[in-house]
Amino acid sequence: MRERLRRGDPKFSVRQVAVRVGVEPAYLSKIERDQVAPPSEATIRRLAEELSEDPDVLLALAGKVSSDLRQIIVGRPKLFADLLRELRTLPDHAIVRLVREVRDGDW
Amino acid sequence: MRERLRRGDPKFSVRQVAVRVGVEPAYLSKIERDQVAPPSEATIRRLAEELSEDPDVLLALAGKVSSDLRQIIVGRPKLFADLLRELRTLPDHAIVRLVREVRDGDW
DNA sequence: TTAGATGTGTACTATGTAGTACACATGACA
DNA sequence: TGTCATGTGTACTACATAGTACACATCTAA
Repeated sequence: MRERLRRGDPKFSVRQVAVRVGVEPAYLSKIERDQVAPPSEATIRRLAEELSEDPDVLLALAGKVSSDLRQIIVGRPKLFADLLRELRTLPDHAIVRLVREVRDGDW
Repeated sequence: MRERLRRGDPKFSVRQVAVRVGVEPAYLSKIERDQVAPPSEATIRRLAEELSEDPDVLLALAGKVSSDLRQIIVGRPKLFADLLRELRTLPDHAIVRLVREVRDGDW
């Protein structure tokens, strides 16, 4: 992602992004090449901001789930566990439709 | 939870449960009194099994989310992030209804 | 009244997480 | 052609996680 931005703007070198995100350039370099474990949620969020990417997507690339989502589930574990396992096999469009209907207040 | 079972059956002493679950009795004692951080997901699952409790509920008491649920979200982060944030404020019965309708194939 | 089981305090440890610090070869470019 | 920025290798570190090991006072049932 960074390299794609880089082609249009030298502000997106490993070094400069690292400085803006607040980590060592060598560390960011290793993250990009999967030479280290994924960074913390906080660092991933700053990186997402810097690269204009969706934080939930970047967190997912690291195998993590946003802490606010975790809190939602932990608050009503049975309900959300059932729901997620039920939705696991549904196609994307069905879930999108579900979100839309809930948002439109048909519930 | 263990103490409730204990009243009806001495097999549920700290020591005996600890042995069956595969941890040190002193450690289980500290877990019960929140003197240590919550145990690992694997240990929580063995504990839930032993106490006949819902693993998702025990995990939630530890502030954790089952790894299979994490994988479901990580697989389609945008979709499930949107959905969960949308459902966050809905009452229990609405979510239960949703699960039922999805299960009954109305989708 | 004593032998065994019980709950818990203290001390320790191995592994994982989340990085920093510095050095170095390479490449661009003025 | 020398200077400066770039990407990356190596070495190190602080703190968290997930426990173990043993000792001890207490309680209890025969």
